[in-house]
Amino acid sequence: MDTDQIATVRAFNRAVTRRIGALDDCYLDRELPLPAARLLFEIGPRGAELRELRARLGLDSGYLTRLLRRLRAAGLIRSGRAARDRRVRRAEWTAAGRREARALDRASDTLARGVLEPLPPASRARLVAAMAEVTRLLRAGAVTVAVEPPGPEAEACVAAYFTELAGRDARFDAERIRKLALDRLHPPHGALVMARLDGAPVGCGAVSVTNGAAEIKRVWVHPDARGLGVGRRMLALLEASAVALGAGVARLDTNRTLTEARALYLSAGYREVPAFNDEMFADHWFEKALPTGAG
Amino acid sequence: MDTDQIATVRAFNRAVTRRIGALDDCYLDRELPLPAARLLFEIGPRGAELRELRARLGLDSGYLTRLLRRLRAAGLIRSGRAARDRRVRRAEWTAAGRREARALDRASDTLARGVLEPLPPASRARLVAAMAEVTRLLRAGAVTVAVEPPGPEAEACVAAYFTELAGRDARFDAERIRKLALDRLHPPHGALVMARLDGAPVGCGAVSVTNGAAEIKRVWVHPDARGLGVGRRMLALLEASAVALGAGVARLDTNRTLTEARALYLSAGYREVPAFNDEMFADHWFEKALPTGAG
DNA sequence: CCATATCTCTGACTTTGGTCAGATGATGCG
DNA sequence: CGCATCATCTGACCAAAGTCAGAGATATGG
Repeated sequence: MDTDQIATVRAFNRAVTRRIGALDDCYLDRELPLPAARLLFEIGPRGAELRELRARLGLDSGYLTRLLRRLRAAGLIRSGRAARDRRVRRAEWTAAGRREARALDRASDTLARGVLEPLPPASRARLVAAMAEVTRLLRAGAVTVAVEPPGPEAEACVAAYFTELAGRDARFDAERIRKLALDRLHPPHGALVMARLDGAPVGCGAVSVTNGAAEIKRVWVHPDARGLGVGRRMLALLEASAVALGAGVARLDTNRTLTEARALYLSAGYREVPAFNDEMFADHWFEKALPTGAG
Repeated sequence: MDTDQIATVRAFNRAVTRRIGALDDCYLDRELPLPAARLLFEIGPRGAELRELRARLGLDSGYLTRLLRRLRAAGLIRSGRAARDRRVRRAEWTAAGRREARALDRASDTLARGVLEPLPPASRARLVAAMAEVTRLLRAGAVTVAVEPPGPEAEACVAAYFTELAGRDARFDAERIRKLALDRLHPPHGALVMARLDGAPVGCGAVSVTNGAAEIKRVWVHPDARGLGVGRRMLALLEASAVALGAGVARLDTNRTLTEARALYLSAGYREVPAFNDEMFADHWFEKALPTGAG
């Protein structure tokens, strides 16, 4: 990483805080102070539980209570206890709260428009495209990849994977695929890897080791997070986990419609081999020797 | 401007304040509070007058004094009266102040590096390129174009123009070009237009009207601000000024090496005509009928 | 030299944003 | 039931950031 790149990032930071920083200050023009406005926004049209708000915004619990009291006094929200656990409270917009949130939303739109307005249409399109790219790549940098115990979020990822496969390959039927037993996703038999962005899952992958051979399955990346190296990072972690579990070789199969995945496997050092299983919707089989745990 | 574009700008804003906003918070880790750190930075290696600092940072004069007192107490700056006017004070870094500023600088670099670090090199290059584009276009949107009385900054622009011409066309010699008399840049004979970004000049252009014919000259845009429509905006304002001064036709000549300028003139409705003057380094002559002042 | 304007400094004050320790009330486990 | 735990609430407290009115020093025009 050279100093030019660093300088570009810093120039970017300066330019953005100068021109776009005002987008946040728009809240200042209204009667709500900024953290209260952000909170109102975060509550959203469907309401939210306080513990979640606290986590998302990183607020002190006392501070949060105070902010909410203010919003309640202004008639913008009402709060009550959550149905499932009467210790936790939920906050919800009132009609006035909905109006206020919409007004803040419009103010934000106006300021965003002000950024584009002075530019001729061609530059405007270029700016929007560049902003989208920056947004995407900044998010990519914030994706974390880690081994996790299986849970409902992992199941949701796998379900999304199957839905996508069904959309690409008309033969596919999630009911007829070999199930992965839950205990194969825990040590010493295997591991589950999740990719997350700000806590929300954006990818998954599983590895299961049998007699020194690791089988990698269910590797999927959310469409919004593709092309950012998330798949490669998950694959690397799956292989490392396999090594840690004593595997000397990694195998995987894939559907012919998943061309991006095939390219990833090839570039990660896998070579195509004859079918090593009878997975119903597999069209290609790959294998790669893993480094030994000691090396 | 469609809603997709607005949404992209807003998503960008959110992503950036989340990931890059931390760049400013880096000051929080140090012992200096944020405004004091910014102030220290703004004083710069050559020192600065308080009135200028106040204007640049938009600070209350009392507040500024307090911040400076703090910096002085910490041994980071010293201050004295300005030579030219003993009412105004100057602030300057001490050796310790220089060290502190460098440390802040390094902290900023580290955080900028942290933005790029998690990305693979290809994505990193894409991010840097997109950031540069965003920076450039945001700046473009902040460029102002206005008629101004001539001054030293306009002269500096013209000098830069001549330097550039000399670099492109070996024949060129600034000494042998027709001079523009100063009174031709004021009403009722003409006008000077300047383009500025945050107060600093990034372009100039002059128009001088004789017997109902406007001659447009010295149209130049700083290399960093090209391709952003600044030239077009200046040209439009020059034509409007010409109309206001009673011109019915605009004429201009240009050097053959300035191909971008020629494209601009053609797309702005000018057509090439035979030479109407004997300007030594002109190769092309253009003309355009101007709308009447009444219409 | 006077009146007026300009620039800086000072002290009093306010708002904002935030932390912390402990009280209160609901839940779940044995 | 008794107790530990959890989520929230409350009040006390704090620093940072900023505003304001006015005092004091210096310049400038007449």
